Amino acid sequence: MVMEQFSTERLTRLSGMLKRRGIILPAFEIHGGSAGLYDFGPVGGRLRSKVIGAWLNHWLSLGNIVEISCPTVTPYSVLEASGHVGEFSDFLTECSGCGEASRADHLIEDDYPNSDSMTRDQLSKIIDEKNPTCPSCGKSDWGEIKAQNLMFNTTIGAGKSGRQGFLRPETAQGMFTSFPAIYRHFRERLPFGAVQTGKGYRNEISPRQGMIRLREFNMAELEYFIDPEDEIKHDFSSWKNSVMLIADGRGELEMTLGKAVSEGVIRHPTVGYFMGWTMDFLLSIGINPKWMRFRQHETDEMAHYAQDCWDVELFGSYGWVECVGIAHRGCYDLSAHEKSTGQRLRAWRTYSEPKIEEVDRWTTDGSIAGPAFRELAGKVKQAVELLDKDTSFPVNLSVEGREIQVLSEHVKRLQRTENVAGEWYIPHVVEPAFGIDRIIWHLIDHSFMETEKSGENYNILGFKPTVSPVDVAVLPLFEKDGMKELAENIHRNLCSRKDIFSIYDGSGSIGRRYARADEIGVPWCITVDHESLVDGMVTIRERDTGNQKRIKYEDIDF
RNA sequence: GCGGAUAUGGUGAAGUGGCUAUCACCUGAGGUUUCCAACCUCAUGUCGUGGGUUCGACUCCCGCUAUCCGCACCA
Repeated sequence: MVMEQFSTERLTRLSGMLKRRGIILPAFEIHGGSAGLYDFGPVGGRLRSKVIGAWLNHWLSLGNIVEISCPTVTPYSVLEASGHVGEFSDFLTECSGCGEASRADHLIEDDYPNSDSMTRDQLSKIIDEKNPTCPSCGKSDWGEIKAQNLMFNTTIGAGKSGRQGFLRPETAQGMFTSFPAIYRHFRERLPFGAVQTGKGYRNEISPRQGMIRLREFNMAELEYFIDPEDEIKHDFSSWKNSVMLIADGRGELEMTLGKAVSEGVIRHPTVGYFMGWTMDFLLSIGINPKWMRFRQHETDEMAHYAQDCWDVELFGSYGWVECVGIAHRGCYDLSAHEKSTGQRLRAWRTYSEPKIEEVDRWTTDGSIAGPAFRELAGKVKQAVELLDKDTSFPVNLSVEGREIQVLSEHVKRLQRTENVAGEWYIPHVVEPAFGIDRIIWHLIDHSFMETEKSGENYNILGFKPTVSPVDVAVLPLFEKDGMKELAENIHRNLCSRKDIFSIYDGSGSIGRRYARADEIGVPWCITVDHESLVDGMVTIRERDTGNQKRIKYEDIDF
C-alpha cells in the first residue's frame, strides 16, 4: 500500500508548521529540550482539550458510564499487584564482544518459554550455564544482568517514612482500585463503566518518532465491567460499512463488525461493539477512514489473561501506528487486586431461582470449645468443620503441631436447609484504551493539506469544528474608521460564549489573515467592513469552501 | 543503549579562524489598500550547551543535550 502523500519532506514541513504556529513543540526547548516530552502550544492546548472533551462526551453518551480521576502518583503495591512491576522491568545484559545490550529473557526463551517471568537470579544462573550466543556478533560472554524499569520511580513522603511509588504507566488501575465506589454508585447493577483521562508515564529507553512514543503522554481509558454469564446482545445495525480487519491467523478481511462478531472473528460481542464506538469517535473528530484498520493480537502476543484484543491502527507519516487497544481482560485485574489486598472486588449475582442447599456438618460449640482450647479454638473450629459428617467423637486432631482431643461436648452438628439467593463473582472487563497524543498526531496528519494558491504553497488544517482549536477569527478589513472597535467587540462577545473561542487578527492584509487562520484550521472567519458600521452585517467565510455570506452579527450562530 | 549524520533569528536555509554574520519568509510599527499570503519605509530577533586549542572560535577538537536515519528496544 503506497501512501505517497505521507512523504518525509511533507513531515518536515508539517513539523515546522506545527512549531511555527504553536501547535506542537518540543518541551523545555530553552533548556536544550528533553526527549519524549512535548508541549501543546497556544493553539495545540485547546486542540488537546477539545479532543479529550469529545472523547468523554462520546463515551458518557452510552448512559452507564461515569468519569473518575485518580492520582498519577501510585504506591508500589498497586502496580505490583497489577503486574506492572514485573512486566515493566526488563533484565538487560551486555555482550562483552560488541557491547550490545540484549534482554536476558530473550536470549534463553527458546529453551525456557516462561523466561519473561523469571527473577534476575534465575536468569543469571541459566545464562551462566547455557552461555547463549549474542544475536549481533555471535560471541558468548555476558556481563552482569541489570534491571531496567520502564516506570518512573518516586518516593511518596520524605526520609524514612517515605514509601516507594511510581508514576502510573496507565490510568486503568485507578478504575480497578475504585471498583467498590463505582459499584455502589451504580446501585450494584452491572454492566457499567468508568472512564478516566489523564497523564501516563513510561521511561522509554529511546523515544523516537515525535509524538508517537512519549515519556509522558495523554491517555483515555474506559473500563467496562460485565457479568461473564450474561448473554450479551449488541445492536450492530448502525455499522453498515465493511471495515478492514487483520484477524489472527486469517489475515486481512473486509467485513462489517456485525458479521465479524457473528462469525467469531471478533471473539466477544462487547469487544466488537466498542470497536464500533471507537470507530465512530475517530471518524467524528476527523480521522480518515481510509487510513484506519483493526488488527487482532495474535494469541501468543496477547497478555495471558486477555481473551481477545484488537488494536486500531492509523496510517500516517510514521506508517501504521497502534493508537487504540480494545482488550477483553477477563477478571484478571480485579482478582489481582483482590488477592493482593484481601478486599472484595466482586459483584453480586442473584440466581433466577434460589438454590436450596442442605447443610449437614460439624462445628464447634463456642461456649465450651472456646474456654477449653483457648488460643487454638479458631484453628480447632476450622479443623472440625472439615470433618466428615459421620465422624464420631471423641476424635484426635493435630492442630498447629499439637495433638488435640475433641470431645463430643465441644461440638455440635449443623443440620439445616439453606436458601442461597445468589453469589459473588468477579466481573469481567472490556477495556478500550486510547493513546490521545497518537490520535491527535494522526488527526493533524490526516487534516494537513498542502495546496497552491497563485503559485505559492498554501497550507490548510482541515479540522472539524468539533476539534478545531480556534472556532472563529474576527478580522476588521482595516483597523480604522471604527472597524477595529466593532471587530474587537464582536470578538469579545464571541469569546464570552460557552464553548466558543475566537481570535482577533488585525495585522497584515486580509488575504494573509485568511491564510494564517487556514493554517491553524479555523473553520470560520468573520470580516467587518465599512458597510458593517452602517448595516450591522458582517461577512462569514467558510474555510473549506471559501464561500462567503453576509449576516447580522447578532445572528451569528455555530 | 549501539553505530552514522546533523544542530546558525519564530520558520527554512547560506557562510566565515579575525571588520557590524547573510538571505527569504514570518513577526511588529507606519503608510497604502473596499475580501484570500499585494506593495513601500522602518524595526525586533540568531551561531544548542559545557570545556579545550588559539592572541582571537559560530567555524577546529572533546564531552553533554537534542534531532534525524539504521540496529536494538517498545506498542
